Amino acid sequence: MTATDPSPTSGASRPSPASQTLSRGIRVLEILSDALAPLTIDEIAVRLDVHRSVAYRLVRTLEDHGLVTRDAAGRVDLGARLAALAAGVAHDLQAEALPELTAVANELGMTCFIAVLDRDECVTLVSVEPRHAIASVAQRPGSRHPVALGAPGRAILTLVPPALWPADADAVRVTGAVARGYAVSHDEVIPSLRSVAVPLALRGRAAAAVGVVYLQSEHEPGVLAARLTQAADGIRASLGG
Amino acid sequence: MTATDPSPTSGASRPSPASQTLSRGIRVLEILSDALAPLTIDEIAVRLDVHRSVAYRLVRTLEDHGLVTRDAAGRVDLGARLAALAAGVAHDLQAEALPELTAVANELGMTCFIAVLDRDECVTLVSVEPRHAIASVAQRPGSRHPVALGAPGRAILTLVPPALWPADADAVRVTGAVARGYAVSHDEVIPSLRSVAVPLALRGRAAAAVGVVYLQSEHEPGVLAARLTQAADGIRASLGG
DNA sequence: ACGCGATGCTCTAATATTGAACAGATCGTA
DNA sequence: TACGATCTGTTCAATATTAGAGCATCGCGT
Repeated sequence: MTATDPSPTSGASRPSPASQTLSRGIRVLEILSDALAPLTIDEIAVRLDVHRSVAYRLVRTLEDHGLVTRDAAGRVDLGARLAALAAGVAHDLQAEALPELTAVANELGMTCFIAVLDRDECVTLVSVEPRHAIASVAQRPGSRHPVALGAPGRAILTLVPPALWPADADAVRVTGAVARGYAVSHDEVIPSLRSVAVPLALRGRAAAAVGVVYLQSEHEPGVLAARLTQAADGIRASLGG
Repeated sequence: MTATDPSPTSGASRPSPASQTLSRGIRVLEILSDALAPLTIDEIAVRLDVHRSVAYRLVRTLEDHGLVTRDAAGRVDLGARLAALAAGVAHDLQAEALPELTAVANELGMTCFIAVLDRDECVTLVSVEPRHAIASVAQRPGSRHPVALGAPGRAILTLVPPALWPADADAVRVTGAVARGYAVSHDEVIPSLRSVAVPLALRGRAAAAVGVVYLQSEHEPGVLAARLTQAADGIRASLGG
């Protein structure tokens, strides 16, 4: 082997009995997700820094499970079953939250969503868009950005001990969000977009937040936050958390 | 090893140089997706029919990549990053289709979605719900069912050579859909729900369909199909496929 | 208190994986 | 047309990786 794989993601140095083959297979998925276009096996092998036959076997295995597909030219792309797998992520939360999110989205005319903490990132899990969605492309399920940025990120951080806040977090603003019970943002993650979010703490689950994004509104942020808190309470009640 | 892993999914017997470790790791994800609640490592080991220490290492590796998370009690569940990975599935198709789907959903007041062929299943990739969504829970992204069932499934099959149709496909109805250019269903996948779908053929990509689901409508199916065809044409034009 | 069941980790034998080399297929160009 | 370049897909021996047993530890309920 040319070089042993470093800690896959960027993590600390744990005693980590990690499986090399599995790790490489997952990295294939990550590479494909980052790439805009389908990749050839050779390209995958290069980016993975492994021999082609290794990449070939990994791809074949992923294909067997439907996680990647291959077009007529042999190019590799992510498969639809990956989306099916992802539907199982916190699917009780998704199921219980959906009606609440829909209600908020329709009442306020804004995109309403749930984001959860994933290491140092904030990833959108479910989102519901209202009728006249302008910023449709934003806040789609699966989108992620550093948790230090934006209202939902700071709302999530209010659930995390300050000692664990990332270095680039604005401690003053997060502290303010803790006091107020909600967080606001403007022009942070997405240009000229505003957002309001409240924390959503669920028992035995990663820190989460429910929020809305909008261009402008006749409502004060506090009013939006009150509605969101109500939705969060409803979700929490449904899950008994 | 007690027994060599059989063909992972159920596939034909290919020369299959498959990676055992990667296959098992993926099966962990599948098991977690099927399970409603978080699982302990022991439970995973049993369902996987491997030694505990194997499951342990697999889980540890998946955790390193953020694909699974562990709560305080050590229970394993799917991680949010899986949702982020899935966002990359056909994400150019998702991006281009979203405005079209939104337009149709709002015009017709129905849930509008795109489904793609995945082996013998039909999986929903993106869906947009209208304002007064009643059957919100249905047709969420990631949901799947046999391709032989329902309007979107038959619409997809019109793009597939008859020789490849699954045994349980209703050849007469699919043939009818080919002639008409769209497929309809009622009470098939979801009780008392109707659906209309048209095929969406994209160059070098899996067969797909764009459709709507509804309880009842003042429009004839043909009218709905015409609107869907227009949307499909728009999507096809955007992707140059 | 005690046992039960879970996690976390170490160790060696066994084996699954690695990587090179080869055979075909396909495409574009001289 | 023939050539070269670039892929895919397969085989095989050497070895790095993994499999599985065993043990220490922690938390919890009877």
